[in-house]
Amino acid sequence: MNYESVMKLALERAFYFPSCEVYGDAQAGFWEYGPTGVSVKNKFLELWRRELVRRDRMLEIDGSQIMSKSVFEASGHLGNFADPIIKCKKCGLTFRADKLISEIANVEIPESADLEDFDKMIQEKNIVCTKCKGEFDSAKKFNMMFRVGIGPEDVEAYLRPETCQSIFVDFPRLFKTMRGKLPLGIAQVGKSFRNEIAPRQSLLRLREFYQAEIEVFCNPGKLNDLEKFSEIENTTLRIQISDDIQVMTCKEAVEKGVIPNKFVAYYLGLLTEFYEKTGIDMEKSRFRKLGEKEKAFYADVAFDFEVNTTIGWLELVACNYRSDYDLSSHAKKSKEKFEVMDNDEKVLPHVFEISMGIDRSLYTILEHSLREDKENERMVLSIKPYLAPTHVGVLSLVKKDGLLEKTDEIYRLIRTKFDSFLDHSGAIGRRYRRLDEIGAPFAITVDHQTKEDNTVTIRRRDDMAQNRVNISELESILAKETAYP
RNA sequence: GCAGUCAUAGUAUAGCCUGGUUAGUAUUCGGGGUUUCCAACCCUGUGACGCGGGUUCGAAUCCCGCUGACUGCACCA
Repeated sequence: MNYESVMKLALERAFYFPSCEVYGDAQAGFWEYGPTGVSVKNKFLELWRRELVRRDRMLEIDGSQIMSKSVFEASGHLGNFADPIIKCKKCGLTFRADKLISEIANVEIPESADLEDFDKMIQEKNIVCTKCKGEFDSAKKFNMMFRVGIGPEDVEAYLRPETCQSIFVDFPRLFKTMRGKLPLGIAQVGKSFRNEIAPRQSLLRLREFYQAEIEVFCNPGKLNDLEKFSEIENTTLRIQISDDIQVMTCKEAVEKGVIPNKFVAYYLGLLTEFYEKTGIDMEKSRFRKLGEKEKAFYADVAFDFEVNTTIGWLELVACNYRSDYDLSSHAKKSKEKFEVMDNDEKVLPHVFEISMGIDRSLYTILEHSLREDKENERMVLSIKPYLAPTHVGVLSLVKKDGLLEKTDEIYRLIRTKFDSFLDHSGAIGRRYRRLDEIGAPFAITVDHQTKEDNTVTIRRRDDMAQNRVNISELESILAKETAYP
């Protein structure tokens, strides 16, 4: 299905919609999840916890969204994350100062230079606006981080631009108190904030967005010494290095040198197994190895997990080998010790990061799951039952003859165990269609026969087939059918 | 941030050019009836001109500003 149809579904069925929409000054890049969206998000995260966090015995934390200035001085975000910009006094057009100077005067000034250096060069070389020949105002820093002022003194702090910094700064305590052993994964789900210049396409480029990040701390000397590699060595990966996508197992990828070591391959394998279970069409996915220029400023080796959608390839996960960039920066700035013991060896761990964009993942799941069933004139969200916002609809065929009461009784029986939706009103076909659209995999219908033999029909969303079961079997059937894989 | 296009019920749209009755239609949604296993039908009801200003006797309609959406460019640690 395409972006337009997903958007329509999202608005009509409250998966997600614009934030503050009743006010005229609502800003771009902020979206809310409605009840259906929240339900899918929660289930997606539960799957993530099962397939990554618990499977690999990672530790999950929940850190602050507002973090002190020092954190971002150490992380490099205050330097690298800010672009020097100049604005034309006459027409208001804004330029990247370093890029414009390099283009016009052919002088390279590093983007982290003092602002005066840019002003000086612009005066010296007499650089004017390329559009209207107007003069430039003095250079300013545009930082992608949202600054906040703490307390009456307005102390400088920032909304985190990525969740992982709390993982790094919490690492020493967690390693000690949780009896840590390398390799150790620490995970976190939460919001991050980036003041994007041009937010766009609803959930795909947000100013406030969810990340599920995992940082795996490891001994850099033991990247091929990983017993659990055998668990995923036969999992197939789709890897794009230059132009074409190559399909190979994790084992082959390491042997051929496509992936530098077993450690990285292991986590790409886990990630593949996870996404397969979300129902995303993996034939449309790839791990793209990033070139030198594309990589983040902290990354040694980087693979992006991307999925093809109707609006192009979307980056869902960034996998970066960050080496000891973060821990050594925080150690230096904070003067705390970040080295740990790995058996008899004292090491400053290296970090491999799996940084997942949740909002984009949810969009992709919706796009890949939504289909139009022309034969039966319906839109069906064929989402995996364990991710469905509603597991089961509970319907009365008719309201009279005591069927309504009987239906309510069944609803009460299962409502705390499954996400259930009770519906008595209108034609039965319409109620089935409504459930199809929000992806409810099952519908239970109470009819006249129910009163005679205590059986109901269960209708399946995908093929519309129905079979009759006893009410006493309902719970075990639904539990089995909606269970996580 | 730049350029172009656009903004009317939950959703999709008509009306705007050429200002003037109660803003039309489809669908959705609520209540009632009838039928009952796949969007049937009948009755009934709720629901909209993005925000702010200007022109005018009068603005959904014309003008200006803002905000947002879409597309392209730039950006995307």
